[in-house]
Amino acid sequence: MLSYTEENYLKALLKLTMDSGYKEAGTNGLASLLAVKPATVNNMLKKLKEKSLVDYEKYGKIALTAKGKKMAIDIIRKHRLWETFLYQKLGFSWDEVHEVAEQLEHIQSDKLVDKLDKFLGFPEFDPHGDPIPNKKGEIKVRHKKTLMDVPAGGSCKMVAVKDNSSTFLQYVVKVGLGLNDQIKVVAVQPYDALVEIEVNGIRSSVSSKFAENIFVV
Amino acid sequence: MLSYTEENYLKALLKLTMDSGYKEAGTNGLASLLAVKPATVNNMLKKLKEKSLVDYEKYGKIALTAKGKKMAIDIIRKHRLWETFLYQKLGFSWDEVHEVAEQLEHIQSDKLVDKLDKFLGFPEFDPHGDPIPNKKGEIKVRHKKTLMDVPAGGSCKMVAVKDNSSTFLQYVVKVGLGLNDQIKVVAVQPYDALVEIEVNGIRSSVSSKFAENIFVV
DNA sequence: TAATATTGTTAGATTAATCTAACAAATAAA
DNA sequence: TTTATTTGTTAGATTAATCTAACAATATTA
Repeated sequence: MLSYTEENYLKALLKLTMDSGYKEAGTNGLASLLAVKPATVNNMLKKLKEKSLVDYEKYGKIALTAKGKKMAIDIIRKHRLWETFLYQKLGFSWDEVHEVAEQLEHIQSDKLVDKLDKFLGFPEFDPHGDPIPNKKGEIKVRHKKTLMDVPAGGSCKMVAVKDNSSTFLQYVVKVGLGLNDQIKVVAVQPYDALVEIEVNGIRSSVSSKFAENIFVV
Repeated sequence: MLSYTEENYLKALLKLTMDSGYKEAGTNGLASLLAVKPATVNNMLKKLKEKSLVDYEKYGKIALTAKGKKMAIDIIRKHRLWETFLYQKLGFSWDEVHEVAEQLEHIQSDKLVDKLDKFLGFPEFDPHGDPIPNKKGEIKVRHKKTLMDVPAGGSCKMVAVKDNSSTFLQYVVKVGLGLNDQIKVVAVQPYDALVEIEVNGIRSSVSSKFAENIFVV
């Protein structure tokens, strides 16, 4: 059985390799993501290698093994199921679920995960629009396109967010945006890449940094 | 914020002082309850004393401070709410809930506890018949009487169990007993204290050890 | 390519929670 | 009241996860 800490390393590694636009996982990137020092990561990597959860040679690339990846996906699955539970059943808000799910994802009980999944009606996406891996570890890959990729005059639908921090999510709400909202891109300023959008008849301007964190179709 | 381990010490201390028939908490008793060595307990006790969670002098009695007790009760509250959730909402069986709740009780989020409480309809008792402390830490004290205290010919209702181990609970189910069942005490063997009971028309004999772990009114 | 900057690694220290082994105090038994 | 037993304590070691500081390898840039 893995420790809470080991699980977090696997999850971070998955995030860095699979997920977002990050190219490759390095000790530094991993360290900053986990808020520890590179030396600590190095140390842990050796342990995870011992357990055949990561492939890794000195000064080489770091990657999850099949076994490590399956375990990481399992944690993501739990995280997203719990987020869905908190949001749908307990009435937590969008920006509050992540933090609590960070704790709940480490609860060890296969039966619990299965029963929770069933209780929630086998949801496919979490409250942030991210896909929930199924029991076998299969993930529906989606949304590669962000609001940044929509040309002026274009229209799109928001399906997920990239950044799950409560700071960002609260900002999203403030702008009047929510999951599955229709967005019209009115204009894009060539000078500073400010994106002018219209949602539910309301216009606002958002930065390119903001636009990059909104997934659309 | 307390560590997972520290929380378990507080909980064990509460169990030993309040709960069951144990007289007083000692390093040995605490050690066997927590499955660690007395030396370890001693060590931890010093730390908890530093944090003003326990009162304790060398070779003297060990007791929770008001602060420590409040925290321990809070953990019990979470434990029993989660047990209720697992049983009522997810369909876990009687004997499965304890183990998972042991993990869930350590999740830190006041909001979560409140919302869970509300979601469950502010339950007063958990699936084993134990009272769920309210937010202020107040506990409905009940059931001091066990099946052992009912004289031959008498009748009673089972309201809780003392032993929460799955071994015992599975045995209870096998005997045909459940919470709120009416029990008739047919006879008590003077020789070996075997108790002959009748539940829902079915007769069985149980040991005094068994009978002592069934709370009745 | 040589100099500089970035990234990764090692060695050694620290803290929390645990252990074993030796010892001390309190309690029970003879 | 001695002796024996149980219970509690201390000292020193161990393991996991972390740190800092020094160093080594790789990558960037001039």
